[in-house]
Amino acid sequence: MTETTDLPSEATIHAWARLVRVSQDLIGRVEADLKAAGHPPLAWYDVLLELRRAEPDRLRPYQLQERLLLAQYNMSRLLDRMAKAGLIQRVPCEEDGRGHILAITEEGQAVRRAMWPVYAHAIARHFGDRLTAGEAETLTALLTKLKE
Amino acid sequence: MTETTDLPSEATIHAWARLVRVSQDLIGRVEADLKAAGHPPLAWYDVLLELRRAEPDRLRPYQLQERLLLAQYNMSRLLDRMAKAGLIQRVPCEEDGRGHILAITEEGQAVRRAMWPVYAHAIARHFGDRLTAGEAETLTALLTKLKE
DNA sequence: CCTTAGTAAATGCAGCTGCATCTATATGAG
DNA sequence: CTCATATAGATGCAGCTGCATTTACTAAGG
Repeated sequence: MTETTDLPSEATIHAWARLVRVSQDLIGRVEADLKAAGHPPLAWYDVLLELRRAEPDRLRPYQLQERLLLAQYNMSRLLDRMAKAGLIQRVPCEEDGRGHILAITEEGQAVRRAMWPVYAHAIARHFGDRLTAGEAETLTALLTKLKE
Repeated sequence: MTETTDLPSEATIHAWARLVRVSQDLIGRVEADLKAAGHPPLAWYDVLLELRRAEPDRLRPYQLQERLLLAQYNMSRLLDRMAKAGLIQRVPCEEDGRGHILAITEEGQAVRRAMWPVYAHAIARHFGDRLTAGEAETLTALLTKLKE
């Protein structure tokens, strides 16, 4: 029986360690900027944006899960909170009695629009301003390779 | 009054979105591999490794916080759990009556050694195998620029 | 000394996440 | 039609995280 535990190279280990630390640090900084401006967390923005992008079609919770890579129970509760906050609505689904269709409310639209300038500025400040345009593209390409 | 809300470019926004999604996805996969092998979470490994690296010197909780970018209360509780599991010990600090010095136990060493092959293989499988050596270095360089 | 300010670490509480399970509906085989 | 299986989504419970505050000690100025 052959051991196929291909261990990672030093270069790989360094890259991995950097990826973990830097991405968590940057996400934390951006989240902090949103919070400091009185806005909800990033995940809420992601939901609002996906729902907006899907228009005029509407999404169901499981579609949102797939797109945002969130666990089912996690999405269920996130939608609970957003519904309680009045940003979305769950409408019973005609074709499938088990499910719902998600709709952004006017207030949800307003929150999304209000969040974007803060989010955009945070992305620029903590991330974009530290890379040239070419570097950003290189990074995107590398991360895309990692996406499988 | 001049608006200086330098908005991020399209390339920057794409890179940011990829970074957030891909890093969270990869970390999740690696964590899942550790858990599937019956090991503790990544953060535990980070602590054990930092303590090991510091030898023969020993670290105090606040030094670990700085190195691992964890919040103070978060570190305090992580150390609680690890102490309860018998992997580390908190020894009262001679020079500073407020603090403690952290020591890995034999079992902590054993756990760290047992975790590494699983962790290494997960890094290779989900991350390293998808990049050439040159790409890993390029990625490290880009992430280093983001580190400020 | 004593007082004041600062730092190391712990903790109560509320909200979030993971896991397992549960409910309700859909779908497909016989 | 009926039963088995699969899928959409919710939920109880335990553990983790964030926030604010507390406890214990150090340090520095009068």
